[in-house]
Amino acid sequence: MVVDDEPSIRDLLSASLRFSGFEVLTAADGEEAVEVAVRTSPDLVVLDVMLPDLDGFEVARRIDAPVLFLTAREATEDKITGLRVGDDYVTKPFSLEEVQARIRAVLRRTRGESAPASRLKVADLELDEDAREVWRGGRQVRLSPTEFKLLHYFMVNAGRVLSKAQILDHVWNYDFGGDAGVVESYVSYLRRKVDDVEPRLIHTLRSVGYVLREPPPG
Amino acid sequence: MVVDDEPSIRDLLSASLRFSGFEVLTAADGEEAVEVAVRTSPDLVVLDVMLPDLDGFEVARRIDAPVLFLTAREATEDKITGLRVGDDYVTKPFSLEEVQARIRAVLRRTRGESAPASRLKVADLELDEDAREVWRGGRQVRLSPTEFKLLHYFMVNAGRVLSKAQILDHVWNYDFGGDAGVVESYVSYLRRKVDDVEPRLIHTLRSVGYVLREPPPG
DNA sequence: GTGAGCCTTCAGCTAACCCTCAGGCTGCTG
DNA sequence: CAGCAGCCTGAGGGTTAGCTGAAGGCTCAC
Repeated sequence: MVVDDEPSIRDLLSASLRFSGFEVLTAADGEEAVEVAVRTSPDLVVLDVMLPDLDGFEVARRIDAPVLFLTAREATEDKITGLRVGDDYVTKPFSLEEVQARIRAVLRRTRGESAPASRLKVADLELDEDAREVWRGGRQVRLSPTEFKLLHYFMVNAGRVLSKAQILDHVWNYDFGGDAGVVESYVSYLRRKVDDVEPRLIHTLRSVGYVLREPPPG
Repeated sequence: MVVDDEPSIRDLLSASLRFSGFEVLTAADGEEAVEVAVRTSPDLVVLDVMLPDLDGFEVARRIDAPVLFLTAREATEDKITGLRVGDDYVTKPFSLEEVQARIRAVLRRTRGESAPASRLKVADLELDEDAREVWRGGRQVRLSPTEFKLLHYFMVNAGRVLSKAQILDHVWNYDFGGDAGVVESYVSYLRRKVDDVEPRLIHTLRSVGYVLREPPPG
């Protein structure tokens, strides 16, 4: 369930989550959020802290589901004290990668023991979401936050061609004003750090995009 | 079992304990507490001294389980005279680390001989919960109370990445109003005292958090 | 009262990180 | 084969997160 009074944010999130296979309900204010949450018992609520009527923390108190808070970065980061165990928060402006990663982490935690090992693997490239570790051919690699998010996006979509615009929309904050040149830079960084051995996994499709894929056998 | 008339405290504790693997029942007043305790025979009761109906000590007298009392700091310590052998108390506002540590200590005592050695170990770093002692590479290290709680939290969650917000929520009192800067200070203190030799165990993940972990072989 | 240890804040510094840009390379296409 | 658009990557500047030394206030024991 997604709760935010700005339609653009609401749509951005709900579309992105639906595309990833989630069933999504939305609400535009606190009253509606509580009403819908009580009626439908969502697995998780993405909740803006600043709502026109109720405070986000107040809403959280009234519903019985883990919450991922959305909060402005300016709103002194430390004021996030309403967090119950299992909750988490993301600061605006966020990237979709960020939000989805947090959502999956919260769900994994609340679902308890049935937590699947959060490990992605393509050929001899491995990524552990929890530990934030990346391995190529058995050797650990250190990545910066953006590099990590980008590689994660590639690995979740392994075998699928991703345009630079798509990458920008998912990995960078939604208010990013620059051009797609950054993507090229970061792909370059990634190649140097995790794709400097055979077989090459990150491939360029000129004027189309990039794809991370294991070369066919033979 | 958790007994407190304030829902926020009740939820905070029960969520935290459930997350740690305990089965938790709750009660909001003395009558309910006695009723539930008699019916279910909990292993331990976390019990607020100030309840709307019965006095906490009165409740304790009527149930047959060790008790961890919650009491206001103002309530001059001599008021805690109702303690039976095996009981213990924590003053409000508490930290979750504090409460969990006391709970485990009480359970260990009441369970008798089957008491597991309360000793945590990561690489050549060791921490004894009972003795409140810490060793690094065979040499004992003196830690302040907060340093000890922080290190304990790190060691219980060895290998897991902890955000500063998470650390603040668990190690500091729930009413702490300051910002996450303290965490940085204390990590710095800990590093100086217990992580000044190779291999380094406390690692910073920029803009994500910290993790205590043994470096991988090789 | 006094001092020691402890907790917290703060500010200066450093290193890491993010982004831009430009020059050069690649591989299409005419 | 020439030209061009797209892509790669090294260099550099601005920014930020985190580290740590210093200082103030607090509590508690003596």
